Amino acid sequence: MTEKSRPLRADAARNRARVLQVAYETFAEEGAGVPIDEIARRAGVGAGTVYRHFPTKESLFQAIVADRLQQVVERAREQAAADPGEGLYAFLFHMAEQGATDLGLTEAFAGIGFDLAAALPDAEKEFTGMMAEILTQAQRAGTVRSDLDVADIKTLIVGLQAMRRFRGDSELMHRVYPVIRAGLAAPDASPDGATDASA
Amino acid sequence: MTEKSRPLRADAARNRARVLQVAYETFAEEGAGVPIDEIARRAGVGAGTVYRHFPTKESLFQAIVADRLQQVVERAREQAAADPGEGLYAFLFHMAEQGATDLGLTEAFAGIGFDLAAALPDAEKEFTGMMAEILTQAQRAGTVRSDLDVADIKTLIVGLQAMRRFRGDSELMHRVYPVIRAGLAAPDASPDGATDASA
DNA sequence: TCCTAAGCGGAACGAGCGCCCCGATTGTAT
DNA sequence: ATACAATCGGGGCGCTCGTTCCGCTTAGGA
Repeated sequence: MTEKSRPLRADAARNRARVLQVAYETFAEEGAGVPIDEIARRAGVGAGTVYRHFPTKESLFQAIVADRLQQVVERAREQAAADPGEGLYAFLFHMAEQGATDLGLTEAFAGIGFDLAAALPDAEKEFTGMMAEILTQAQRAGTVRSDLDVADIKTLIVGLQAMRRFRGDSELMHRVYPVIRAGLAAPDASPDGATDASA
Repeated sequence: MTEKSRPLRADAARNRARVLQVAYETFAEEGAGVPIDEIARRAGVGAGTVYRHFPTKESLFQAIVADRLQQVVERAREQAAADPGEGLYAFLFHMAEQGATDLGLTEAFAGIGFDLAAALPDAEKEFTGMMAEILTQAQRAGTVRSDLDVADIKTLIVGLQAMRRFRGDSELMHRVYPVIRAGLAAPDASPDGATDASA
């Protein structure tokens, strides 16, 4: 984004990269609630150093979320290109697995203490756009029912991540994924009440 | 549980009931993170009064969760008795709707900062037992696929609550419920890979 | 090698919150 | 009505955490 007006001193650049890497790992493990002091300690720097490179804790978190979203978008586009019918499912279950390994991303995506669209509008738009593409492809291929839109898929991702986090053992999620998949592959709601949910 | 060795003074009993009621509403709105001072203010008492009736914030939260679980269990048993085939679905979507109105219960159930089985073992056992009953009934009635157990249903509830919380508008969840329902009603995994999820 | 400014670390500040303490208040038995 | 004990309220303690400050260190050009 912002081109550095002057190159960072070598040690400063090293520290910045180290903080970013450690912060990514720490946010993934502990979520956004982790203290800055903890990140500084793990990175072997003082808290002041973290704050010189990132003005607030929030901005550090944003930098990491933006990077992770970019990775996810690229991966999903590749997989959808290789197999349009399976692309959405691959993406969905990959996002679900993130629930186990990346709490920070999961929180950001679920909007827990973080407004993705407000904080990173560009990243959010690209993410949403990518989802629209692979959803359309899957629907065109006939592998996903056609009465769902991008917002529904986002909702399902939030749910899948919560489930995956709740179930520590990934083995056990293979009992739940087929249920979701069967639901998504089912034909659109028919006139009888069979697929209507009246609580 | 503990019989009062001596009856509470009239004003004390009134305050206790008031705190319990207000705490329930507040935990539902804001979750377990809400400060005790906030509950005390809303109840029109001092923080000291809250702590005389409940030794810790945690114990107050537990009392409320236990009560809510009891209500949910009763409701679910009634609905399952009225219609065994629909009982599980009614329960599932009712729990999902709790995601919108009762953040405290949702957090407790998802295990966010709260170990349900450790804190309220009896309530947890009765809850799990009830779920086993209505799941078995639904499977016997043929409305739910037979390759799922209670742990899978718990997982789905956590996911549904997260989805419902993510989607502020209940209207929109009626686009997602049918998907889950279709997945649960689907036949057991067949030999072909159609319902297998390979990420 | 020397000088200067960029960079560093960690003490310290202020705000938020769980929980405790104690003088003031008030219900209730007599 | 009186006295006593139960109860009340809210200020305060101790701790956590985000952020700032500033004296010390050191990279790197001359």
